[in-house]
Amino acid sequence: MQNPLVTKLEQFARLSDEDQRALHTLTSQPVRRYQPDTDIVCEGDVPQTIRLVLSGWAYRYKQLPDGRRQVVALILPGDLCVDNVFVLSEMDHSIGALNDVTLVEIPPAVFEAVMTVHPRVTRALGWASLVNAAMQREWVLNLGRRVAVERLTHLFCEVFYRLRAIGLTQEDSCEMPLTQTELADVIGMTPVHVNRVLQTLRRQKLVELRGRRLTIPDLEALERAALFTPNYLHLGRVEAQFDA
Amino acid sequence: MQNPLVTKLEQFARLSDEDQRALHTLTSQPVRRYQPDTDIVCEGDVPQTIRLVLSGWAYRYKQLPDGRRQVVALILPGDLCVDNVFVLSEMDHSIGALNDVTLVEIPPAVFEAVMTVHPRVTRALGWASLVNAAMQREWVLNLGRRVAVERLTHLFCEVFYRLRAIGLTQEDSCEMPLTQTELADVIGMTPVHVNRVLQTLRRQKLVELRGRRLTIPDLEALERAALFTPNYLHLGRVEAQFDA
DNA sequence: CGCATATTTGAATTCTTTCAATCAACGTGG
DNA sequence: CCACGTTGATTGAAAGAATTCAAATATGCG
Repeated sequence: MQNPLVTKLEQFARLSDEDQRALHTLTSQPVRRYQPDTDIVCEGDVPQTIRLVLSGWAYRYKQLPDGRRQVVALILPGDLCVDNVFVLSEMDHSIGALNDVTLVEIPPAVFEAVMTVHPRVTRALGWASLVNAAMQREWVLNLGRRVAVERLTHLFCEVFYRLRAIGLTQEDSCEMPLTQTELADVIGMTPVHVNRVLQTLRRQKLVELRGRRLTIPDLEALERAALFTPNYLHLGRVEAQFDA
Repeated sequence: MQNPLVTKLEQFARLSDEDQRALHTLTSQPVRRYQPDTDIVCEGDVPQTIRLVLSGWAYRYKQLPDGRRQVVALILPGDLCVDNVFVLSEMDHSIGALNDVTLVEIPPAVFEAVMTVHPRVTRALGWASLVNAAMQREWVLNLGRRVAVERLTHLFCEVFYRLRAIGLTQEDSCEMPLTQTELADVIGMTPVHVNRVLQTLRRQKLVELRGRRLTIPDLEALERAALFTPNYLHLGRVEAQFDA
């Protein structure tokens, strides 16, 4: 499998061979593995290294004192899961592994070194963090104004687009390791209701979901149901003036 | 009134006189004024200058094709409302003025110049954007897992803390220019329900809200009702090692 | 004073949750 | 290879939270 970070960043800037080699330097830092349902970072921690997910899915989440829990972001291969080390701040949320996660720990100095020598990489990383912010805003819209069916279908669309951008989809399907309970924590609903919504989606042939695999027979139909517009993902925007 | 940007950033790093002078350079760029209910930037625009709010409140919002509308962030004095000019991307949301807004337009070059010469300013700005991301995540939790009363009280707590950090509160009150309809668009509810929740809050003496002014007789009680913890705002974290 | 905007009220409806139980799938040990 | 235990998915009925729609009151501004 190709380096997911390189694949992702090539969406945002055309990277030279040297840029790519530099990124490979990053991803050849010490590797760590996490089991499903394991915390990678906990609220209150002050992480000292940047962490980049190479494979597997992780998620940021926050919890209320009485146990209510909300996933605030999904972290897919090629995503940074800790990038605030430059300000050495206390984590205000936790990060957990959804399935088997492999990540590399990158010392800030190594990271900065790559950025100063490779401006295109820096720019591409800037794009990536801009897209993260945009996704966060879209989630606010999702939770605040979309109804249950739209919420769930929107999530499926977003995940499919993101995975496709890093080459992790098949024609009309992709991995979907979340249980219904976990899906519920992502879209702010109860597991029971997720189940019911899923059934109507299946009946309408909008999605199939079996054995941790999501199949989307008609992506456009799903997008319509979700009121999904991919503009906020800012994909495929490689600018000519940024050529390597 | 003191420069709100300076006040805000001093939360994050101790700024030298020179740093502060540099910030004043930024805020003495050309000023623009906007009327209430006016758009400052629209979805699809590609803004060319950074914009910093000096006075008044603005808000980021997204809309669904059928008109449903969600505020995704409140922009208060001292906040940047456009900071993606370095990647020259299309806006994926709009920004509107809630009341009379004064902002300055800062050319990216001027901005970068200040940052290269004043590392403490750069670091403080990094903090500020980290806090923005944290607030965005907290809003996701708010919309996804808090019930109506908690949502509204949480918003009030957050706004009060933010305003206090820039010196814009009185003892137990602050400005609150949002109509009930606008509040509804912030917390993902209907105006009618906002009204009803407000009435119970008034009855419980948790808040008073009259004439665009919010009074909080007992902040701790309000925080309890909201399940509010200010940790995510990362306020008052000036680190000794960053002294000027 | 009077219009326009904002707030308040009521009743009915809809969506989602809650609670409890059942069913299915899967991996393990006997 | 099958019983068993665990986790995840599904179902039903009832309760609850929030929305909808429509109308009535307030409030503020020119």
